[in-house]
Amino acid sequence: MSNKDDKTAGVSGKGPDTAPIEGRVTINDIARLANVSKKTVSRIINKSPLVSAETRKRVEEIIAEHGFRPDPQARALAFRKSFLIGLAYDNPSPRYVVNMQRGILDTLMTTDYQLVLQPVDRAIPGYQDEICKFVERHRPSGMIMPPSVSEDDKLAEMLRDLNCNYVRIASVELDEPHRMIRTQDAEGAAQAARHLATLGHKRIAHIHGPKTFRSAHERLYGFRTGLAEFGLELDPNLTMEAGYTFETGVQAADSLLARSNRPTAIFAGNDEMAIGIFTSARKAGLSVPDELSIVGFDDTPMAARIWPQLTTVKLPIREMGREAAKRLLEQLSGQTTKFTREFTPEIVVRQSTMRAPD
Amino acid sequence: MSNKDDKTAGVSGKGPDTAPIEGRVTINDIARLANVSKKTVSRIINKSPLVSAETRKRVEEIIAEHGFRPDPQARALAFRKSFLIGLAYDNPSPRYVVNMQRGILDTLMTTDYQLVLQPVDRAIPGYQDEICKFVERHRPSGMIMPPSVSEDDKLAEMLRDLNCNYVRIASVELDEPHRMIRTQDAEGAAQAARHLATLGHKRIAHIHGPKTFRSAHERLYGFRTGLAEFGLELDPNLTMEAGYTFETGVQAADSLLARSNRPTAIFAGNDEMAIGIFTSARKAGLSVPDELSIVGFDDTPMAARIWPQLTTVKLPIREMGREAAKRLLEQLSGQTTKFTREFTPEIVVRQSTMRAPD
DNA sequence: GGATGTTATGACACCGGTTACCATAACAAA
DNA sequence: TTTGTTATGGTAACCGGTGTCATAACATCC
Repeated sequence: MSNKDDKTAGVSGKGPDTAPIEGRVTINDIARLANVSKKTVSRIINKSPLVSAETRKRVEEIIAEHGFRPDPQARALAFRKSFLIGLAYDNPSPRYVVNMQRGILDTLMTTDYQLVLQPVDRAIPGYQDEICKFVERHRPSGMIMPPSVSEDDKLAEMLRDLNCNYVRIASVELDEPHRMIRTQDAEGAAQAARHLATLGHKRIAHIHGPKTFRSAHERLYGFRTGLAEFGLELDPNLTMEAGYTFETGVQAADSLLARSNRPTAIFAGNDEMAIGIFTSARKAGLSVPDELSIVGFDDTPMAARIWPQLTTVKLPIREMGREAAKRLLEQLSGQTTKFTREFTPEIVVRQSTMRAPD
Repeated sequence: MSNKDDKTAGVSGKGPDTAPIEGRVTINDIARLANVSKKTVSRIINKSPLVSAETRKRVEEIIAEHGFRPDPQARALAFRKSFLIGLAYDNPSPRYVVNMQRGILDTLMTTDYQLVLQPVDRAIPGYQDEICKFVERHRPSGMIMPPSVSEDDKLAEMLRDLNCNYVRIASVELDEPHRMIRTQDAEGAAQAARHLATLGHKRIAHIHGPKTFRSAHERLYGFRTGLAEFGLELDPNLTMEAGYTFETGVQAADSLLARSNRPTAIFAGNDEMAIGIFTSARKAGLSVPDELSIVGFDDTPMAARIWPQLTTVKLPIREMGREAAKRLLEQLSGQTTKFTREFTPEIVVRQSTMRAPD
C-alpha cells in the first residue's frame, strides 16, 4: 500500500506529486497534489482567513477537480461534534411529524448534516435523560424540538448545560430569539372566533387541548380575544378540555351536545378533536353544518377529505421545519439573530361552518 | 492536561492505576484501570474469542462500573462504516412513514445505530444516484427500503456494488431471503374479495394503484383470485388505475359511478383512494353502504374516523419496521437467514360494506 | 538597523477507536 | 532438553480530519 500520509509532501519543492489516487480522495491526496500541507487544506475547507488568496485558489481548484469532500466521520471525531441534527418530538400527528421532517430535510439537503429522530414520551418521568444521553453519546450538532417537547424548560436548560445548540418551535416566546421559532397560535384562534362571530353564532363552545400544551392555552386565549372583538364572551360552561385526540374529542362533544341549550358552533383545538365532533354530532342526529358549525386547527389532510370538509386553521409546518433548521445552522456558524421568526396561521374556510340557525 | 493516552499502562505491573478520570470515559481509561492494553479492551468490546475468561470478566466489570461505551464516531472512522441506518422512502402516506420509522426505531433503540432519513422521488430520473452518494459519503451500516423504492432492482444492484447492506420490504419476493421483508398483499386483497362476495355482491369494481407499484399488481391479482373462489370474475371494464391518492381516487370513482349499470361495491388499492370514493359517491347522491359498499387497504387512522367507518385491510406497518431493522442487524452481524419474513394482512370489517342491494 | 509584530505555512500530536504484526508465556510434542 | 503450537496481550500505525505551536518571510516601529 502506498503511503498516502506522506509527511514530506510539500517539502521537497520538486513540484506536485501526481501519483494516481486509489480509493476515496482524502485531504492527504489534495495536500500532495497541491504541494501544501494537510493543515493548509484543512484551513481552506474551514474557511480560515489565514491562507493567501493565491494558495487558496490553487487548492480550491484541485479540490473541485477531484470532487474532494471531507469525511464527516473524521471531522466528527476531530471536532468532537457529529454532523447530526436531532429531532426530539412527541407530537401524535403523523402529518405534523412528516411535514416537520420534510422541512428540516429541505434545509439540510445541501449541507453535510443528517437528521436523526428522537421520538419521546413526555409522560414518562425523566424522559429528558434519554435525550441527554443521546446528546452526550452522539454529540449532535444541534437539536430541534417542536411542541410539546419544545415547551419543556427543564430540558432546554439541560441542553444548555451540555453545551448543545437547539431550536424550539412553540406558540410562546420561551427562550432567546435565536433559539426560537414562534407560531402565532393565538392569532389563528382569533381568526376562528371572528369567522364564527361573523356568521352570527352566539352560543359558541371551545374544546381545547391538555393544559400541559402551551398551544392549548394560546388557542384558548386567542379564541377568547377574537370573540371579545365582537362583544361575545366565551361561556366557561361551554369550554372543555380534551386530549387532542379523536376519542377525547368525541367524548367532550358528546357532553356539550347533550345539553338543553347546546352550542351552535364548536371550535376545537385541533383537527383530530374536530373530527371527533363530527362523529358525536352524527350520533346526536345533528346535521353539520346546518345545525352545528365546526372549526378545527392544523389543516390535516383529513380536513379536506372528510364530509363536509372541515373549516380549520392552517400552519405552514414544512416551512417552519425549514426555518428551524436554518436557525440552527445559523447558530452553528456563530450567528445569533436578534429577532424571533414568527409564523402566523390562516383560517381555511370549507364546508363545516355556516350561518347560525334561526 | 494529563496524558490519558499513557502508553505504559499495564506494563509496570504495579497494580491498576486509579487516577481519577476527567471528562468522558475512553478505552484508554478502561485499559489503565484494568491494567491491560487498549487492544485487549477493544477485543472484549468486539467479542473476540482471543481473550481469557478471567481477563474478560475483570475488564467487563470495570466497563460496567464506569459505564463505558465506545464512541460511535471513533469506531465509525476506524471501521470505515458509520453507525447509521438509512431509510429511503417515497411513500406518500405520513402514517405509513411514521409507523415504519417507529418500528425501525423500536429495534434500534437498544443499539448504537441511528436512523437517518432519505426521502426520495422516484419520478426523478437518476434518483438512485442521490442515495448512492449518501451511501458513499456517509457509509451507513445499512439501508431499509419500503415500497415503492424497494421495488427498484437497479437501486438494489447499485447498493450491492457499493457493498452496502440493505433490507427491502415488498409484496413480492424480489431478492435473497435475508434481504427481504415480504407482505402478502395478494392474500389481503383476496380477503376483501371474499368479504364482498359473501355479502352477495356481483358487480364489483376495483381501483388499483399505479402499475409502477408492485403492490398494485399483487392486490389486483389477489382480488381476482379471491373472487374466482366464488365463481366471480373481475370485469375489465370495472377495473381502473389511479394514483394511490385521494384526488385520483375521486376521479376514477366518478367514472365508475357514472355508468348505467354501476357497481354495487368497489375495492380500492389503498385507503386514500377509498376515501376518494366516498366523496364521489356523495356527489353522485349514492348512500354508503346502502347503495355502494367500499373496501380500502392500509387501515390508516382516517379509516376509523370517517363516516361510515371504512372496511379495510390492515398491515402491521410498525411491526414490519421492527422486523426490517432486525433483519438488517442480523446481516450486520454476519447471519444470513434462509427464510423470508412474511406478514399477512387482515381485513377489518367496519361500516362501509353491507349486503348487496336487491 | 535591530526589535517587534503580522501573515502564511508547516510539523506534530491528538480525537478514540481499529487492524496488522510482533512478543511472550504456557504447554505439548519430538 | 529442544522445538513447535497455541493462547494471550502489547506496540505501532492508521482512519481522516483537527488543534497547538514553531518558524520563515515580510512589514512596521522607534
